[in-house]
Amino acid sequence: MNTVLELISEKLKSAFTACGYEEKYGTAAVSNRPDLCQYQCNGALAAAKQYHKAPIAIAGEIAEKLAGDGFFSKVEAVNPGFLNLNISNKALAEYLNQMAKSENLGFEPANTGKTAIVDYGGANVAKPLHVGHLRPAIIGESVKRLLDFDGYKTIGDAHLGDWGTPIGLIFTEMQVRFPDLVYWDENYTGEYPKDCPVSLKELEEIYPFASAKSKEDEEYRAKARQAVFELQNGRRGYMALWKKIMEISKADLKRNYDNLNVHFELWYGESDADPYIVPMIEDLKKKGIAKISEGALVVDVKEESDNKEMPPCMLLKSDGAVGYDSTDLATIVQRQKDFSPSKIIYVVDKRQGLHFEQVFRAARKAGIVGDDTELFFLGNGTMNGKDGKPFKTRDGGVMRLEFLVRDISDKVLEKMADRDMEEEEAQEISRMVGLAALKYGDLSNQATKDYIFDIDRFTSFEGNTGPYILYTMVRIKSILEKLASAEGTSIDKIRNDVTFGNFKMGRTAREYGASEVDLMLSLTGFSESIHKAADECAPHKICAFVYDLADKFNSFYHDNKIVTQEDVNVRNEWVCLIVDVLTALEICMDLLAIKVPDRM
RNA sequence: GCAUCCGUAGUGAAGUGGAUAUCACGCAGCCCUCCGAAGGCUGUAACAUGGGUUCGAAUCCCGUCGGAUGCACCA
Repeated sequence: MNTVLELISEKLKSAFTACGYEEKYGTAAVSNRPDLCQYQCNGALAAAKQYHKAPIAIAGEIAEKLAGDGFFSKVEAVNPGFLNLNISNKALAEYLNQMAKSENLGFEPANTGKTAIVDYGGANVAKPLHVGHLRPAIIGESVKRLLDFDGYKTIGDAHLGDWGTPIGLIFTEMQVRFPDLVYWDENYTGEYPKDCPVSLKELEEIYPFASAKSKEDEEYRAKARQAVFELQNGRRGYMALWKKIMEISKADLKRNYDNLNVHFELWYGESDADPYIVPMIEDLKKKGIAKISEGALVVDVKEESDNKEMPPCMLLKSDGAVGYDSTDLATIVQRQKDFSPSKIIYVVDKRQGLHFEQVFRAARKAGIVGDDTELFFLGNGTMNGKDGKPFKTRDGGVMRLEFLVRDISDKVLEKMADRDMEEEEAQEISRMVGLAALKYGDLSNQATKDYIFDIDRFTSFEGNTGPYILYTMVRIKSILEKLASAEGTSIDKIRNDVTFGNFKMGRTAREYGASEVDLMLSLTGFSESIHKAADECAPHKICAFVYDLADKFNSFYHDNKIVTQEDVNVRNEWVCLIVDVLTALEICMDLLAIKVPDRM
């Protein structure tokens, strides 16, 4: 189903063509002066130069051409050459009726048949999720859902950090603390124990301890490097222990991501790319792309046009070990082989921008990806505290993600104290609302920008926040519930009546109120907003749409008494409208991976 | 030192060449005998700075001043 803008643009294009101008000037946009008109076209301004005519003269011709079209209720040429357009209530109502009976309110996926991989985990084994993982997780999940909705076959990959130095550090420290474990014995050939020798809790203490120690102890650091080297070369005991640690870590990470409503199709890690590294390096050597520099094997990725320094992409470090350049490169090899995606999106901290640019360039240079695969780095900014610096706990440590979620849920629960609700239900709802506050607060900012996390503002429930959106939705449900019980029917039945056209808009001849028209117009922007957000991987555009729609609904709600409206035809028109508003909000909140309660 | 990104009301954010720069918080007020006041309405205040390109610049280019980040063997 065409969007309203497309419909208007079509009409404009044929008008421009009919008047002897290029059709490219006939593009409609939502008005940025809602007090003057609903839609506008600035094509006459742009065309003026080419045709040596005053813009207002061109706009006048177009306006005259469109004047008889019943689709519009107003067509005006305004100085210096704007075309101001309003669409008629009839056309608007018809359009909304079309939306109501179409699947997904008439949204048409634009990318069916293509595959996209979204890499947005990046959590490390043996380390709990912390606030730094929040943004990639929720932005990535939303981007994935957006692309999926827009037709892509999508694959989310957790891409765990399971293969590098941290593991070496953990092994080294474990060797100090538990020297008797069979895993260290190179001569051991028997079965290894079923259970992991350390608990997750211990691991979470061991890693930071070892990491700190390695920074001042050269010998310790060397030991860790050696351990990584041996693990990567398949030392039996190390492999067995590594697997055990992986198991308990993954289970914990999965639980944490599940709690955030973030789900991955693949739980691959850096280790899964390992088998591809050696053949890849051989291939690059053969092609003459890899060369030795300062003892390391690298791919030079400088380009003529660079005016910045561009360090080479490092395949092998000078000690022969594999670094994360080659891991990420080999991961691309693997993904090409398994999925041949048309798009790979990396939702990773923006500070890794240079690294990924190196990897992308190397991948292109080596022919690992062709022109039909887009590599896209969606670098996310950091979540900062009120001081503008990366968010910390009160004592300056890194805050665990589950504690952050707990804090925000508790805050919500406090505010729900005056709600008449069972304790258990209140708990559950406060969690949903808290998560919505957190996610919406994050997603409503541009992904690439840093933002300030302010728990009081996010949970304030006023203005452009997650809870405000949820509140609006709950309100609509509540109205539908009232209507349903008054007529002895159910919400589902009412929604079906709308979908199957038993209720329709535009049946009554009446003047629509201003807030009603505003709400209708806002709703027509549904498909447009989602396409834009998907194309640009920009969930904040969904938030902007959702807020606008919720805001318009609340104004409409304030002006009109729906339940007590006596004219049944008018009431049914309104029911149509709010059912579709609810549907649009539900779809959008799902695209943001935010769950919505039935009441709050 | 070099490079990249960023600078919009007191605060936090939209706005990638078009009209009077949008929204939220805050602040000052107003609106519940009426479908959920976690709501609605009114007011307040901003494009860092200096040039340039353009009929037209918050937006594109250059300089200056601020801020964040990154500059091969940790990922």
